Amino acid sequence: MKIATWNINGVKARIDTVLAWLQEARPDVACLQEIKSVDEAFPCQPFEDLGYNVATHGQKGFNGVALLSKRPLEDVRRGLPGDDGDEQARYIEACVSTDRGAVRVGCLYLPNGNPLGTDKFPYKLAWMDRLRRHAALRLAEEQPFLLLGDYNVIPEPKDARNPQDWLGDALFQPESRQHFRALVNLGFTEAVRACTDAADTYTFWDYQAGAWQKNNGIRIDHVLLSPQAGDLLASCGIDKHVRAWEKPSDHVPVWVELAA
DNA sequence: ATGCCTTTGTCTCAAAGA
Repeated sequence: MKIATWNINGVKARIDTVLAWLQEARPDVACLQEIKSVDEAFPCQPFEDLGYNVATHGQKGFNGVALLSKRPLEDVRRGLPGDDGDEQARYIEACVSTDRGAVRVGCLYLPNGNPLGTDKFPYKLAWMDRLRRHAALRLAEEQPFLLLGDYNVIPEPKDARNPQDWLGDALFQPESRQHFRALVNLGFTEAVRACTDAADTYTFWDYQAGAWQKNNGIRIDHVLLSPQAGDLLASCGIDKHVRAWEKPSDHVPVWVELAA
């Protein structure tokens, strides 16, 4: 089965682009971030017309995540555990049954954390602590589990075309990178790096200053696989060409193919 | 560089994004 993640930067503005990509890529499960829509306003029908079941966890104006699945979404859970006072819609998780067993999928939109020096950066790090604690519980279940989405973390210098440009940015702070490593080190396989160690492997190009034309990209959308999911990994890819489409998101889809 | 674009809602400006 093919499982993908994509920060679409607004479902209202991106609906035609997302539908075109779904018809081309045909993922079995798609994790969407930054839907920027409340649940009641999310356009479920066009996705259902393509054969997808839809579950959303949105809020007004910003953030918001969604799961699309050709097979039924079971045990849908909205919100990241660990802080009942957190109002930001950044996590949704569900189970999908396959002929070869169940796969659990966690779709996340990790806080950006900029600008440094505001409460946004400690919120990012606290959110990452919560994510790590939740992931540890899931790993203890010893089932195929994928944690994928927009992590807003550049893991290594090679994951940026111009790493020096990001030294003062929350995405590339040592604390952000350390928190990401701590999550992976619980026992996940980072899928893209399991498939390629190539530089110039990016998932985001800013709208500004001709970043796409200069290939001034960064790799911040990641797919983490539990050991049981990692054993099923067949291939992975980044749909870079989508960035050149009309009305693109600033992110592109990342996907894995599992033997499940 | 308080810049560069793009989206959304408060809507012709501000806020957020990365």
